[in-house]
Amino acid sequence: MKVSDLAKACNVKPDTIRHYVRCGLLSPTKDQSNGYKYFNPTEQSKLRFILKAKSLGFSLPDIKAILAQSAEGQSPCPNVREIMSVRLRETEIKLKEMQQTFDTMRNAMELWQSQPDCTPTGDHICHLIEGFTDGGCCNE
Amino acid sequence: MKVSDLAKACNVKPDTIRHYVRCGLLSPTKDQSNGYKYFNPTEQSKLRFILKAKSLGFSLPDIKAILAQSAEGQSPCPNVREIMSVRLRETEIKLKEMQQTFDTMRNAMELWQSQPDCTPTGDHICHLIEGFTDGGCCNE
DNA sequence: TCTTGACCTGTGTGTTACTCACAGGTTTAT
DNA sequence: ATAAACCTGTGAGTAACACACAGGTCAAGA
Repeated sequence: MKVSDLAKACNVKPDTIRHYVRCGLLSPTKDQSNGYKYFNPTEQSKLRFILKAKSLGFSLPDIKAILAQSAEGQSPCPNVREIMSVRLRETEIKLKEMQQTFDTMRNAMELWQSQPDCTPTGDHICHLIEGFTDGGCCNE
Repeated sequence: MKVSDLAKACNVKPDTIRHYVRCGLLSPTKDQSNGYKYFNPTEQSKLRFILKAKSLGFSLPDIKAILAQSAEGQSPCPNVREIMSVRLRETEIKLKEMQQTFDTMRNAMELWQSQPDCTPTGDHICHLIEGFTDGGCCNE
C-alpha cells in the first residue's frame, strides 16, 4: 500500500500519515528505485492503533512510547494507565477553563445586544470590551 | 516603566509583554543608549485592554485589528461584535469536542479498573486501548 | 513513441500564544 | 572594583498537522 491507499483505507489525509512517519510512529518500507513508501498490514494496524489511542486523548509522544515499549516485548498497560490518569486531569482542567471562557463570551454577547456602538476618544478603545465586567450585573 | 515593572503591574510574565511588542500590539519607546523599552500610561492601559479582550476569547490578531481600527478613529464595535460571534461558534465546537474526548477518557479509565494487564503477542499492541469501544457497553 | 495529466516524493514553512535558552550588555549594591 | 541581579534581542521549541513547492513517476491516449 502506498501513502494515499493507506490514507483512504483509514480515512485520514496523506499528510497525516507522512507526519506520523516523520515523527517515527510508522515505519514503511521504501522502494529504493523511486523513494515511495510502502505499508504492510502490520503498519496498517499500527495506524489504526494510533488513531484509536489519539481518540482516547493520548498525545503522539505518548503513543510513540507505548509502541516502543510494546515492540520491546514489555507490557505497556501500566504505562497506559499512568499516562491516561495524567491526561485525564489535564483535560479536565482545560475543559473547565474553556467552559469558563465560553460562558464569559456568551454573557458578553448578550449584554452587547442592547448597547450602542462607540467611537474611540483616546480615553478608551472599545467600551464594549472595556466596560464588560465578568458577571454582567452589579459586582466588581 | 520597564518591561518587568509593567509585568508586575499587570500580573503577567515579562516574556509575554515582549511577545506582544514583537507582534506589534504594544509600542514602547526605546532608550537609545541602552535599548531598554519604556512604557507610558497609555501603553499600560493598552495592555490591560489586550488582557481583557483575550479573556473574552479574542485572538491576538483579532486584538491587533481592533487596536488599529481604534487608532484610526473608527469605531471598532461592529467589528468586535462580528469577530465575537465567530469566535463564540468556534469555541462552542471545540468545547463539545473536548467534552466528548473527556467522557471517552473517563469511560476508558473506569473500564480499565477491572481489566488485567496484557503482554504483547505480536497480534496486538495493548488490549486496553485496542479493546476499548466507545460507549462502553454492548454497542458497536 | 511521445506527451499529458494525475499522482507521488521530501522538505520547509505556517499555524497559537507564548516559553525558554543563550550570549552578552547594564545597573545597583557592597 | 566587583559581583549579583537585572536587562536586551534573537532564535528555537511547543502539538499536530496543513499547505506550498519543485520536481520525479506512471498510466493512458494520440
